[in-house]
Amino acid sequence: MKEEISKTYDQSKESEIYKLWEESGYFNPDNLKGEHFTIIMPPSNANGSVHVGHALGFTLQDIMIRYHRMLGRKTLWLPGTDHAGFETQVVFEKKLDKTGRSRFQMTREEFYKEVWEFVQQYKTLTEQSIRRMGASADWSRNIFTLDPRIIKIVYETFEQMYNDGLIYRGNRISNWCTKHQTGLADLETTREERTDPLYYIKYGPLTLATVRPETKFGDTGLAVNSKDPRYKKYIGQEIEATGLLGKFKIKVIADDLVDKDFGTGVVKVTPAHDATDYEIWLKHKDEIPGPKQVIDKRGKMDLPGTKYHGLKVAEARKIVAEDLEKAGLIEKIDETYKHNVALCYKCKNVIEPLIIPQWYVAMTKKLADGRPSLRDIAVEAVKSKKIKINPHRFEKVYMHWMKNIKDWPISRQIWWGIPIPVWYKGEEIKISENSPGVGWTQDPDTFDTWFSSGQWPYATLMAQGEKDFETFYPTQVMETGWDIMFFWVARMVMFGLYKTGKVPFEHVYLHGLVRDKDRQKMSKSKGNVIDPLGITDQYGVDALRMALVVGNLPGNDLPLAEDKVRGYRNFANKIWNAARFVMQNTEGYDPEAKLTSADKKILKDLQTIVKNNTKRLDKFDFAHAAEDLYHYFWHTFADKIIEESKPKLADEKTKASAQRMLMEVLETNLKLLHPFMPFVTEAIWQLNHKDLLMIQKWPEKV
RNA sequence: GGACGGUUAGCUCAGUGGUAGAGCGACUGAUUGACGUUCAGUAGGUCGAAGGUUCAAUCCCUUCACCGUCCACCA
Repeated sequence: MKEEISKTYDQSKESEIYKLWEESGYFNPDNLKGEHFTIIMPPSNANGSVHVGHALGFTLQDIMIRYHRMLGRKTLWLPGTDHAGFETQVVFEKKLDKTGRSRFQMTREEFYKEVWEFVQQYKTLTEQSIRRMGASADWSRNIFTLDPRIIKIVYETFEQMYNDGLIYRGNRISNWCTKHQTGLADLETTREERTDPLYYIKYGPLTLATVRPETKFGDTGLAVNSKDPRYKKYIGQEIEATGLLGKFKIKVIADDLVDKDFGTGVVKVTPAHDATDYEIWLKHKDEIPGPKQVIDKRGKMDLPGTKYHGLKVAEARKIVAEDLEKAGLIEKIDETYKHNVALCYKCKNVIEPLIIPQWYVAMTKKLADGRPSLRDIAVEAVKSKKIKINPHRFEKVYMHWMKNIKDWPISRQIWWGIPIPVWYKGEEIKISENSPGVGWTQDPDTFDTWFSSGQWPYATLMAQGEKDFETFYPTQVMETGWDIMFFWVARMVMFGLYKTGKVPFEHVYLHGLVRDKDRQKMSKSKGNVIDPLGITDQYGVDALRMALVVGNLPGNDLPLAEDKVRGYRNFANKIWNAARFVMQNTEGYDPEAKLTSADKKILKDLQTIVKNNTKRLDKFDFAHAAEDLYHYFWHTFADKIIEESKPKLADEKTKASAQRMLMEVLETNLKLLHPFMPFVTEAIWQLNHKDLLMIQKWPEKV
C-alpha cells in the first residue's frame, strides 16, 4: 500500500470521490438518524453559470451540513433552482437582441417556450457545478421553482392571503421601466445623483421650480405649505395662468409635504407622473382633479393634437423648456441642481412613475381576525430571537427596513414567470389556476420572482410531502448573501410565519460578496472574474473552499486572489504528504499501545483543538475554525509533532506509542478538516478504511 | 437627509484593558531524508487624528477626518 501512494495529492480524482458519496445514499437524510438539521439551499438562478460567489455559499452551507451529519443528525440540504423571472427575462432578451430579435415580435407562447429551453440548459449546468463544488446535497429532493408542486403551493398562499385581505389590486403610481415594460418594486430601483437644470416656471402670479417641465401638461393643482406666509392668500383659490397650450385655471392647495425652502415654495401637483404628487392628490381628492396621464408606457408624450405628442420624455423636456423660454414663462434656470434619480436596477434607464394596476401585498395591515400584520410578525420573530441574524448588526438594518416598509407590488408585466391566477369577467374577479369558464380572461401579469422564492423554505418541503414538512421544518439555517436580505430573507420570514405559524429558519448567516484582490466587484467587462470551475480544475475544490472561508467574516466582502487559492492547494498537498508519512510508518500499529507521557501530552493538546473547533463551528465562526485547523495541522502537527516523531519511531521503546499517537492525531484532524476540505480528507481516509469519512462520528469533546 | 461599517506590517485581514498577530510578498540560509506545492530564520507597525476614563488603551467613552455601504417622496 505504502508504495502506491502518490507523492502529490491528485485532485483530478475529486469527481470519483463525489460519486462515491452520492451513491452511498448518505446525502439523503432518509438514510440517517437523529434530530433533524435542515438547510434549504438558496435556489440558483438558472440563467447563467455559477460564479465564485455561489461557490462561497455552497461551501459555507456544505461545511455546516457535513459537520452536522458527522454529529449524528438527520441532515438535509435541499437543493433547487430558480426560474428568476425578471432576471432571466432580461438575460434572455439581451440574447435575443444580439440576433436582432425582440420579444415584442414573438407570441407569448413562443417566447415562454424558448426561455424554458434556455433555462433547462443552465439548470443542468448549474446542478453539475454545485456537485463539482462538493456540495453534499440531497439530489433526490432537488426542485425547481416552476415545478407544478411549487406553483400549487404558491397559488394556495395567494388565495389564502387574498381571502385574509392581505392581497389587493391597486391602481396607483408605480415604478415603470420603459425599456423592460414592467412595473418594479422600490427595491428593484437604484438611485443615482445627477445634475439637472431646475426650471423656475411662471404660473400666473406664482412661480415654481421643477426639473420636469414636460409633465406640466399633467398638472392638476399647485401646492404650498400651509405655514408659508407668502402664499396664504392663494390657498383654496383658483389662479389663472398662461401655458404653452393657452390659458388655464388651476387650484392652489396646502400640503405639508411641500418644503417652504425648496425652490419658491410652490410645487405643481402632477399625480399621474410623480409619487409624491400622487400622494398629495390622495389627500386632496375633493379639491383638485385626479391624475391626468401625459406620458405613455414607452416613455413618450401622450398629448394627441399637440406638437409634443410622441416625443420621448427627454426630448420633450428640452423642447418644452425652450418653448417656455420663448413664451417668457421661465423666470430662471438653475443649472447646478443636484438630485437623485430613480433608475431600473437592471438597465439603469430612468424610472417613469406611471399609474398602472398592480397586485400588492399589504405589509402593515392587521388581519380582520386580529392577527398582526406581516411586518409585525417579521419584526417580532427577530426581536424575540426566534430568528438570529449573523452578523448581529444586520438585525438593525432589518428592523430599520421593516419600520419603513411599504406595500409590496407582486405583479410584473413580464412573460417569464408564474402567471397570476386571477380571472376577470366584467367586474367579477375569480382566483383560479385554470379558466373558470367562457368569457373569462386571465390577468396578463406574472408574479415577482420573490413571491415564489419567498415561500421556498416551506414550499420545497411541502412539495415533497407532508412527512418531510413535519420532519424538517422549521429549518435551522438560511445562508445567503447580505445583498438579498430585503428581497428574500425578509419575505421568507413573513411568508413562513404567516403560512405555518413558525419561523422558516432559526439562524440567518449572511456572507459577503466575493471581490477581486483589489476589492473590485468581479465583472466580465473588467476581466477580473475568477471562474470557480476553472480554478477548481487547476487547484482542486478543497483549495478554493479554504480560500473562500479563511478570512471571510459574515457580512464582510472578501477579496480573493488566485495566490490565496494556490496557498491552500499547497495545504491540501501538505495534508496528503503528512498522511503518507504516517501511513508509511504505522503499518500494523497497535491502537491500544501504551502511550509515553510526551505522546499523552500531544493527545491532550489535541483535545483543546477539538473543543475549540467544535465551539467555533457552533458559533458559525468558520473563518477562525478553518484558520486554526490550518495552523495546527501545518505548524504543529507537520512541523513539530511529525518531526519529533522521527527519532521516536526509530527507537523500539517509543515506537508503538508514537505510531498510535500519530494515527490518532492524523485521523482526528481528518475529521475536523473534512467539512472544510472534504475531498482530500476523504481520499486519505479511503486509503485505509472501507467506510466513508463523511459519516464518521465527530471527535468527542473531552 | 438618515443609518451602519471600516481605518492595525508592502498587500489582504485577525486580535486583546497590561511591552502587537497570521497569510501572502520581501530578504537570508538549508535541503536528494512524507512534502521544494518544503524547512529554519530575518526585516517590517508611534494599531487614522485629538481629547477623556484608568495604575495601564490599539482595545472603553467623546469629537473629528477619510474610505465604503445601505436606506430615503424635497418637486
